[in-house]
Amino acid sequence: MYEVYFESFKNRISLTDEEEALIKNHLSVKKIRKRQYLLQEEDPCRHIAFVEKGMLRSYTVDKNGTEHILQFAPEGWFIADLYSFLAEEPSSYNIEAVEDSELVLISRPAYNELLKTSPKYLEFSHNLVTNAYIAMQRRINDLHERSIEERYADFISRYPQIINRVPQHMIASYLGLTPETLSRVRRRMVSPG
Amino acid sequence: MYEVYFESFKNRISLTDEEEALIKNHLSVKKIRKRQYLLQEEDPCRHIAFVEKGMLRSYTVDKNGTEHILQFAPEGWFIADLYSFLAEEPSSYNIEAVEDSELVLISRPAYNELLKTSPKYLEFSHNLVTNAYIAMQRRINDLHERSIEERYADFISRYPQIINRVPQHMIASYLGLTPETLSRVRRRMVSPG
DNA sequence: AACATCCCTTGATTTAAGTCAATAGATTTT
DNA sequence: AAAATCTATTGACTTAAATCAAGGGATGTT
Repeated sequence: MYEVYFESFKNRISLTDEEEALIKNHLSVKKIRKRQYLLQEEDPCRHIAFVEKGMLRSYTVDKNGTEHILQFAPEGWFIADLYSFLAEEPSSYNIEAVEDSELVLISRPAYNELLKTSPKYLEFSHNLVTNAYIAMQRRINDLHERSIEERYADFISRYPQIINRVPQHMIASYLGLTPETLSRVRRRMVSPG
Repeated sequence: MYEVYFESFKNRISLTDEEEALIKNHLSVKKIRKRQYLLQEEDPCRHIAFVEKGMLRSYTVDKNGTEHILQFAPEGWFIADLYSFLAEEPSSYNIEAVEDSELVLISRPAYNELLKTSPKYLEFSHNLVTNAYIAMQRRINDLHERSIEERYADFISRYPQIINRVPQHMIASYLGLTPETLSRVRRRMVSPG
């Protein structure tokens, strides 16, 4: 427990043992089974989750009942509805385990306290969210200007650790396609012509 | 100069006069004419710009020569290619003034120094980028699950200060549509039937 | 004032992706 | 082992948006 979390932390920001102990005091641990919810739409998001092991996904369900996946979070990634977490509003999406998973959680009170008391944690959080912002912006640009072939090829090369662990229709949903369309795109790609 | 910047700052984080003076020392000011570039693709992004007055936009140009607008930044907003700024890599998009504008700039050395020396600035930056991240995530979800009518209606209600200041084809580009399609969507919306 | 450029709209047509439906292979559950 | 559910593929068809093309109104420039 906490191994992956602090490895990821120290890769960005150095930590003394005291600092690490302080931070660890504000965290907790949770195991979660495949298909189990960490967060359901309309519930307030009470934790930011870091994935030590396994994989989670966040998604919305539109009025037709179709799911739209916002994010996959494999080992070493964070996942939460940050808006709900910070504003204490009902969440607008669901977070669910795609595999049996082990999580490191931080609650909002612990988060706020750490931001105040631990400059290193503030730095770490700043670093994380900046990277997440950059990734999101790139994704919007991809949605705007790249063909679905390109987007799928990119996904494969960027996230090889995800592609073989989730069903294909979830990749389609992440990319904003129907499963049928992704299936046809794949056929077009293997036998070009 | 700096009025809008520090108003925005103090709305989030309190500042003593000394803290404000320290931060101001790390900033500079720039005026820029309509259609002038602040940043061109392939150049490294050397500043984060805060818009005091006027409006900027960031966009990419695809292989067909079509522009795709990533962001509008009217008064009170920030704009930069953060990836390029932080990684010192060539920028992958352009930033240009949509109107004559006044900017407050921070360079990367000044930014890094302020993050180290001014806890308030780190807090401010953390706050800003967190909000920007939340907004980006919402936008991806909109691209996935909402119709173009809804997206356009949303844009109007969310950004009334932008809608009447930029040509319609730029709104189309921001929303990921052709100008023709947006024109037809508008017609459908005014006379429903 | 004349010219050029930019901007928006509209029509006709093409194209890409979605929808609906069926099937078959995997995997999970009982 | 059988039943049920989930998953991926494929075909036929529909639909929504892009593309191509033209025209007219604004706006800006010399």
